[in-house]
Amino acid sequence: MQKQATINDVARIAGVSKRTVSRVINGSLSVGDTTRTRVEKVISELNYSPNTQARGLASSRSYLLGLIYDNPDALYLDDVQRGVLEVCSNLGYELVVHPCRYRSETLVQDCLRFMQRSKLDGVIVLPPVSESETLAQALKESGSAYVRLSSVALDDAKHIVVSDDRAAAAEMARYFAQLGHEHIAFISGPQRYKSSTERMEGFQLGLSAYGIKLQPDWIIEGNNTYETGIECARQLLQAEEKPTAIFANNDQMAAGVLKVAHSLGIKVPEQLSVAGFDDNMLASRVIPALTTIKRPVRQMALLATSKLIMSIENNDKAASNVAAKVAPTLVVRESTARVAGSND
Amino acid sequence: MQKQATINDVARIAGVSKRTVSRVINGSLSVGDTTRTRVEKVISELNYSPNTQARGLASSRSYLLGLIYDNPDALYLDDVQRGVLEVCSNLGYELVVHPCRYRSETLVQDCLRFMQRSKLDGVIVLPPVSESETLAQALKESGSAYVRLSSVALDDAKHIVVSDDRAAAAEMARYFAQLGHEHIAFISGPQRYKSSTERMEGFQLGLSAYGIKLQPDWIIEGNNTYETGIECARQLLQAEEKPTAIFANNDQMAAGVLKVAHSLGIKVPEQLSVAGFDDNMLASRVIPALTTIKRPVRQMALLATSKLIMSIENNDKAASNVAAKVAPTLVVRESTARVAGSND
DNA sequence: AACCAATTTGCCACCGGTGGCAAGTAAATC
DNA sequence: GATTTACTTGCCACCGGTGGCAAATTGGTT
Repeated sequence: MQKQATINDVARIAGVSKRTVSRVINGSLSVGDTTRTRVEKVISELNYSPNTQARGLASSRSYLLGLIYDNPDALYLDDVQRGVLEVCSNLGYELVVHPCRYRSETLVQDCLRFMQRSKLDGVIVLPPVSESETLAQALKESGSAYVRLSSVALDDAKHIVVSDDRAAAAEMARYFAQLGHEHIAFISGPQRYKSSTERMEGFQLGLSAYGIKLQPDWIIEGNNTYETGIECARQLLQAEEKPTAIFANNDQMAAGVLKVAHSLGIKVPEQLSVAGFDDNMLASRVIPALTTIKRPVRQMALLATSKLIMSIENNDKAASNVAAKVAPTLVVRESTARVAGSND
Repeated sequence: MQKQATINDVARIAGVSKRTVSRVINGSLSVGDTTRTRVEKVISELNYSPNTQARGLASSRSYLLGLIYDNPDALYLDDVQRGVLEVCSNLGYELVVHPCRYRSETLVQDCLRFMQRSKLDGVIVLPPVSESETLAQALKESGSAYVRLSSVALDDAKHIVVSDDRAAAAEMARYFAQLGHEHIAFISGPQRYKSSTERMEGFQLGLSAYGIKLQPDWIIEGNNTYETGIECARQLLQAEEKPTAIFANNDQMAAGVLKVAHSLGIKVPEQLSVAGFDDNMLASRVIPALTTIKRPVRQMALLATSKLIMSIENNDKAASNVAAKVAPTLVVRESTARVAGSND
């Protein structure tokens, strides 16, 4: 267990004061070239790395970012996390992951405590936690750096990255309509989430452009899990009159629809078109592969992390200038087809 | 941005020295009851929470654990992460996630640097990084607390949690044999991973008990991804002579087999039995649902984290006593059946 | 009342860096 | 050559806790 070199060791060996070593570490401009190279040489010889705790204590920086979320889909979380980590590792930050309960009364308190306990430099907040205005308010008041991921612009450009789910859902509507579908059902996510209402409204809007209206009893609310996808699909597909197309709020529920259709002997896409939202791994694995909306999750994560680090490093203007909006896109696979009997 | 209370504030208001406050925080025994309650009252009134950086600087503790892995399956990682976080949050630790490249020459250096930069109290290492003996050696030498997750006992009980993949694969072999299968293929994982060789050897051993031998050209190596599952399945299923059953090293590759079988018009399970390994989300979502081996990932994560924290808190004996071995179990679903034409 | 042991509390140095300011040094100006 | 200016470097206090040890308090004995 070899002892770790300290700034004092470096200073002594390089024959300078530790303040100068500190300057070299932090890339201060006012260090002479000869001094700088000498110090750098010693640093690399000793394989010295500054103690982040001491550094943090003295300068109120930890080089730690937090990721706050509540029980998201594993695939979504993984995508986000990879994106965030990519930027982090390039810029010398580490990531602390922190699940929490969105609907808990102590949400705000929990999150603030987490931030100050670990002295995080900033946090990235995922939906649905990102939709909490009280949390955003508290973060702002505490002076913390934060960026939210969402389906709607809840905040100023500096603090948010949004995906235009509404437009994407409208595009799916257009696609369905062009395939000749008129009897269309929608399995929504929980109505308390913005992403759910955005997608539903976008879909309805898109359909109405073709004169198609979503019947109220063909809008069923699930909770974004595979299991509720199955329940909702049963309701739709065991009824007397069946839809010819179902759009689910996410891929998990769409996979549930496929399962039910299969068990009822309904052929997809010949007798029923099914589409999801997300384009996560599941979408391409199931049979038939799902037509879906690709949400640029990774890109959102990259943007969010870049913004966050910019605002931490006191460059708020630059943070505001990073694009804050991304566009999900339609991905057509095998689970959708022209409606049977249609021939235009 | 209200200023955070410090130990000095607490001490002043409670009318004691900060050393005493420190004792209360750390649950030292030698504090009088009246003093203790007085201090505790002030602490909760001020909503005081100690600065972990200062604490860490003084006591070489950070209450930060690390999770080290290399590009694992999203679903596996998510399971592990949930398990680890559950224990962490109960015991007051936070988790820093750290992907790395297993095959990089600088792996050991990267990991050690990560640990000392963030002053982690300990790390949990996932396969395949966990199979690196040089890393384990380096961690041991640096005096770090660590626990490895693996398919084989690479280390002493204190530092490892293993799943008996070999026995589980043998059970799958038994199950296949009892269904009457004799023409059996195996899609292995990369042979440089212990988990791959363990599963393959276990499977072969299990089959040999029934006098069945895996033909060399029916052992194909994939790399545990869906895509290579597809490639391997093509080789097997487009050949003149086809197997009646395929066991894949994981669920992702088994899903690839299902896809190929479907596209070739081969009915599963009527004409071909398919099984995977892991029992992740995908296994139950695909059609037909996969027969597979359930790996108790979450349980392993819980055990590993408990062990790690025990060893950090200087209770090595207790850490050694926590069970270090878990048994994966067979889960029969819809993708396997008695071989066509068999009637025993 | 004096003494002793056990328990509780306080003082001060220190962990390893950074901030502010003063001092030192070299180049530029007159 | 003296003075000004700009640039480098060093000194010391401080961030907010903990460790070691000494001091103070408590209660029980003789």
